[in-house]
Amino acid sequence: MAGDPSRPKEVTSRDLARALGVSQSMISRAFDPGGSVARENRERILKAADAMGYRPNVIARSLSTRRSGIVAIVTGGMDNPFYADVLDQMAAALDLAGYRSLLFRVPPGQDVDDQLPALRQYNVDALVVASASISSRIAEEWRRDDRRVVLFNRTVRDRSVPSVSCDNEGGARQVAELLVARGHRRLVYVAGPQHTSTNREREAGFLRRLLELGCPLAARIDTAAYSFQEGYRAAADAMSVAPDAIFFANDILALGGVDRLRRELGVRIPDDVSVIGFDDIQMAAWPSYDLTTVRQPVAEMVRLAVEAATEGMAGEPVRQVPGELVLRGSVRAG
Amino acid sequence: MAGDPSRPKEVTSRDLARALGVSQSMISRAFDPGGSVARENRERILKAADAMGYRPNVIARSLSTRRSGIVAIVTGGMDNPFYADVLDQMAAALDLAGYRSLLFRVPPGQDVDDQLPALRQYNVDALVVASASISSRIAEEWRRDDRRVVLFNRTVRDRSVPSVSCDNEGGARQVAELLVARGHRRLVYVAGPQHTSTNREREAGFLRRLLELGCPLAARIDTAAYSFQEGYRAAADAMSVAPDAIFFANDILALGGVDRLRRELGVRIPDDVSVIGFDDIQMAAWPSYDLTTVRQPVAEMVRLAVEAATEGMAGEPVRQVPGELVLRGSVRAG
DNA sequence: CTGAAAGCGCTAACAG
DNA sequence: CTGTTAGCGCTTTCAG
Repeated sequence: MAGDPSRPKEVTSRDLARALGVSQSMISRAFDPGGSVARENRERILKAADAMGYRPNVIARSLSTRRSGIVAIVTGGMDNPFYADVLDQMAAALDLAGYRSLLFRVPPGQDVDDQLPALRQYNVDALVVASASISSRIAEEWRRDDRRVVLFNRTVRDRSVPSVSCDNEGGARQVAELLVARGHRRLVYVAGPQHTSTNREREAGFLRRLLELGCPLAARIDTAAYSFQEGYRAAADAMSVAPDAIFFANDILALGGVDRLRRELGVRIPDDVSVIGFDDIQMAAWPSYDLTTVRQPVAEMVRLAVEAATEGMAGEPVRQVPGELVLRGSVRAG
Repeated sequence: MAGDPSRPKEVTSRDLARALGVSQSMISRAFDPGGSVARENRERILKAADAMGYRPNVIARSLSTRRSGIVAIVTGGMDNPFYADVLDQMAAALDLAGYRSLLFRVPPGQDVDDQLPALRQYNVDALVVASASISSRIAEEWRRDDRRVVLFNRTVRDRSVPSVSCDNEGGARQVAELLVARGHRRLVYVAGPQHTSTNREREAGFLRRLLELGCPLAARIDTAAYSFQEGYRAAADAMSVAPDAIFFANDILALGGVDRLRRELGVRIPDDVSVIGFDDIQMAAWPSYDLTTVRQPVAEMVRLAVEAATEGMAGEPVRQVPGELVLRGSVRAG
């Protein structure tokens, strides 16, 4: 025998059926929006359910339907405030769509693939991969099993894997234009980690547009992570080529850079050097930084991702939304 | 008939049993650490399971055991970076303990109580309530159902509800001592929202110690939320009494305050006014702020909370860990 | 539109 | 230690 009889008994569909003198399957159908049940019977059932405190047991349902109403959000950690914000909004949006969010945290550097089978067991309906990598083989496997997979803010070569991200390349091009228009000529790019698609795209956009404008890059600095510390570290290297502007691959790098420049290197921003970031996290707007940046329209991106995760995506699976240049005080007037 | 035959069939315990010529229940027992199965049989089963790709189905297990291996983390949103950090560490710790984390986000201001029944359905094993309020009635109900409930960083009058938090009162007392020792005499307290236990405790500790030291508070400013904006707003009010030190109820308030003081009010920190916060979030250490604060030992707190959520808490259910004063540049040398 | 019946995959008495 | 036998609570054919 299963279950623990000492625990308070929940009302089951069978109890309800008995109380109403109908079959148990009718109860089930009454809770299925498309189930064929006489209108009056459905009403009677729903009313009685409410009165008796009956709620369909999602676990039992999940066992037979192989769905769970749960979406797993796969993330690599919340060190970057951008992802805290994304997670927050994503959870809210999923909740609104009637889904629960399972947080699946992948230790930095580790691959998701090995751990995904563990999730399969939970009959998770969809996967939103927000800050980690997943092979298109695994993605395909999930989709064959009729479970949606959406990449958030990252893309993969295989364009059949649905993804929603910001137009990183376009955003970076705008940065190049702004800096050149404001008269900067010695530009430095502080890159994010090489293996991230965000960095690849931002770097490509920035460099290409710069080339088109006939203004070659003065230097390119590498970093090992999107972090304040790495930005702080990179800033000193960046200064070695006497730049008049630095574009950091994202905001958290830029903030670290700004602090190093101002506090330690005696550089005035924007008088000596202009600085630009990418993301528009909360802190970029803080008066101490007042950072010019490219805003990722998180709300819109989350909306699209949730839609793709819960209803499937119509049309082109690879979705990009434009970023918006936010002008603040860290770039000189020109 | 249930299930969708078009989907790839998973290997079940029955398949495995048949393949091995043993009973299905033996398979089940083989996966139960305490199940009585001959050593050699267990080995044979585990090996075959591995080979055939069998994994016990957690949903089916959950249906009969009424447990799920899932812990729900209830939070009110990630606006305060402190909670992003907590969430991150909590998810990591739960993962290590073999649990999954369900993120349950309660819209600010809303009560958890009404939405909790929805969670019951998922056979969630425990609740960690991190930034929201829960009535002790509901908490008691869950515990009667043998599901653990832990309050994180908040306490409730009823001391039977397990909680782990920082010694807010003690931390605030240290702040009072430091400020007075460094010669400050016109002190202002910028309070957090009245309804939070963190504010109540920090305020009480600060005020009491100040009284003991014979240095009354010059003013107390109210805020509506633990946010940068509210700190920014409150800073101006605080200055109206010409203070020589301001203690903000937490870091994010303090950071907002610092920016207002410096950028708009022309106040030099710490020359004109000393500033102290509470939490020690990442940003407090950023050179632009260099904020003196009381560090909450998040890792330790998370460890205790996870322990309480997964194994139950031994001894006193209300647990407090001491905070550590972190001296930085925002307080004058004395 | 309705009811009967057969599962979904696993756990847990119970007897041997 | 092992197999048999009931469930856990719901969904879904299939007849009527």
